[in-house]
Amino acid sequence: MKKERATIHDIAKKLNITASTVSRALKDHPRISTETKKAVQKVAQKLNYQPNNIAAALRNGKSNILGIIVPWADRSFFSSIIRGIEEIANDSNYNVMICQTYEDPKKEISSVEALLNARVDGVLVSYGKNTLNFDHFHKIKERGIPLILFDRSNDELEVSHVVIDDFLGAYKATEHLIQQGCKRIAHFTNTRKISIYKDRLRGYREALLANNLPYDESLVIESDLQLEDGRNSMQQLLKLKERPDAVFSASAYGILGALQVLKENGIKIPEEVALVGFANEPFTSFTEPSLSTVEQHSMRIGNAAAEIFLEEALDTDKKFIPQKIVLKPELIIRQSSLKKK
Amino acid sequence: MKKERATIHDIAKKLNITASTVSRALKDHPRISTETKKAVQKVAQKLNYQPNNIAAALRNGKSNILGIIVPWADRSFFSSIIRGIEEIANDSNYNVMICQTYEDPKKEISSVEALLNARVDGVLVSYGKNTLNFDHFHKIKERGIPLILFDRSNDELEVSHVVIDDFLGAYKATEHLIQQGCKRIAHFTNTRKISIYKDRLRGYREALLANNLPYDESLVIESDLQLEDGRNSMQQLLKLKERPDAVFSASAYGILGALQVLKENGIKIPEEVALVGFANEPFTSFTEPSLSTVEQHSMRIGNAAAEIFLEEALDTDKKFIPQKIVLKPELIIRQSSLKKK
DNA sequence: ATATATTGCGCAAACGATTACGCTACATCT
DNA sequence: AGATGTAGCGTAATCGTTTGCGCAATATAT
Repeated sequence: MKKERATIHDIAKKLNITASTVSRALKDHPRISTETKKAVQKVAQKLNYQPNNIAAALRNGKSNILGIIVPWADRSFFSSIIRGIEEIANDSNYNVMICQTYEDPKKEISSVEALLNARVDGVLVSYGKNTLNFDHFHKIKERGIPLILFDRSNDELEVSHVVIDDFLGAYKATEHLIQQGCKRIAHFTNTRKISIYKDRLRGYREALLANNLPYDESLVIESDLQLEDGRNSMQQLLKLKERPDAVFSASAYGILGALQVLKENGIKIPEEVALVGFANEPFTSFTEPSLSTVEQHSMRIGNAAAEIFLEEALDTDKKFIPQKIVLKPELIIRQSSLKKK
Repeated sequence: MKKERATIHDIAKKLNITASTVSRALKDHPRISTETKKAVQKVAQKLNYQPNNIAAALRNGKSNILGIIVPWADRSFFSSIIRGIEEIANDSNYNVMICQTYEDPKKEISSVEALLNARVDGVLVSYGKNTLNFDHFHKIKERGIPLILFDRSNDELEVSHVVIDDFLGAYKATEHLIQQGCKRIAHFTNTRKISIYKDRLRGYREALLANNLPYDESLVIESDLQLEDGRNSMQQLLKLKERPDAVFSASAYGILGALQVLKENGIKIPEEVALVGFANEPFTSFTEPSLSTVEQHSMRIGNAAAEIFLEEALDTDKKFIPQKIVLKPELIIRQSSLKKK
């Protein structure tokens, strides 16, 4: 149990040189002789030297830690993004610190606080549905710390972001349903009008209009898009005089609720009602029938966000112009929307 | 864009006192007068003072960061544990740093390295299935940093751990199947003989013997317990002359694979083959029929692990005796194992 | 009134790594 | 030979907080 960890001073003492030389030797400074470097490395090895990043962080003013804030880490969508961020960040010697907000604005504020306290070098955020006030994010910007949004974004904050083309995803999904012969396509959207849901609604609507189908407001159901909401929305739809023959949900759990209710009522999927969801959560392929969905390529979102961060971090003179990256989603067609001809 | 963040020296200057007084005032030191404290807080507020945790960490030798290493953060089991840890840790002013290993020993080693570099004050780990060498964990202990294992554990490392009673969970599950009238109960276990799977196998076996049922090795299938493995194992079972009438899988994905194969073959669940899995992943309740499963109360595991950490962290003189906490699992009975009488 | 406590704060040295600046010794150039 | 260059390393300040020690001034005890 050696409690004393070796420092560069310990190494220096052994070699009768100073700590500054050791520091330079370890960083492969050109003005240090090869012999000294080798000697230093040897002693460092022997003493089991582990650089104290905290000391370096204090001196350098950077911690080499990247903060990530997501509503949930257990949604495959977000955990893939995190993985995508880590892939890139680790290569550049950054570690990540993940905060979950559980869609709670208070937790989001305290997460920002925590990351700021930890002196992270950048913050990558997908903010919660219930976040209406952005002061805490402005705080990050004021501190001069790169802030990058992904998935959830808005224009008030003038920062870089990475989103997918929600409009296109929704358009493709709706178009697909139309091609399958559906005429009355319902849509589950979120009550909170954050851009991703607005865009999906737009995509849905445009696809209808482009195919000469009416946009019927009674078929557009607003909710929080969780499982229970999906169930309620579907039940509401079943009460209509004219039932829909398809549902396109802006979330994965919403469409799952619809699926459950339809099955409970003995309604055939996709023959009577076809279903398409958004976000390729693992369970969507396990259901019976499996659910068609809009795949968002979340890993790539993470990659892109991390890359933007690295660029902004290098750009010391803050001439950085916010980048808006839009990735293309992909429609995965499974049983819930594929009618045999 | 104020780039200069205020320090305690800035506050001190404004008030014509010294930084040490400011430091003490902010920490509510008893030897500082109430007026001074108020004045300090007022100025701190005005200057938007944010303590530099890194400097404090350097001085104190502790970072107030807790490291967590899990194979996956997107398994509901692990993300709940993380949430449980956060609950407790945040209250004591700790932040968490999460590393995912994806069951890759190399990634596990580098994660330990990363956390050690970040000078975390403790490490809570569920190590990977493929981890055979524990040198990296010994390194943590050598550094005098509290190390606590959860879920996956072993006895070589003499550290505290929090596990569930896998034996009991398996015993209950098997007993339940027997009560449903099943006579030939198969079991999916992991190739790697880490303790959780060994204990589940033991629980399965003991339950059989206690009920005068034979332990038949041909019904025990080893695999990696992923979805594909579950499918293969089930197919293998279907080829037997005498088919099993139930499957108890040591994993959630394994039983899902079994379910898929059974349905593809038109075999009725639970009438012809009843199913019970382990780990209450969300999807288990969405399948058709819904899957009975052993709930592990993962949030509590996280709570317990964090609490142990806090105790160990307080115990400066290292007299700490490793705690072994064993939580009781709960059997959730759903459609896949409930035969109507 | 003298002795002892207590209150309120300052001084200065840490924590460990980094880096601008400077100094020596030797090499190279003219 | 003198001037200039450069390789190789040391000095000391710095990042912002914390804290043991100490010193006055006031309060309390004898």
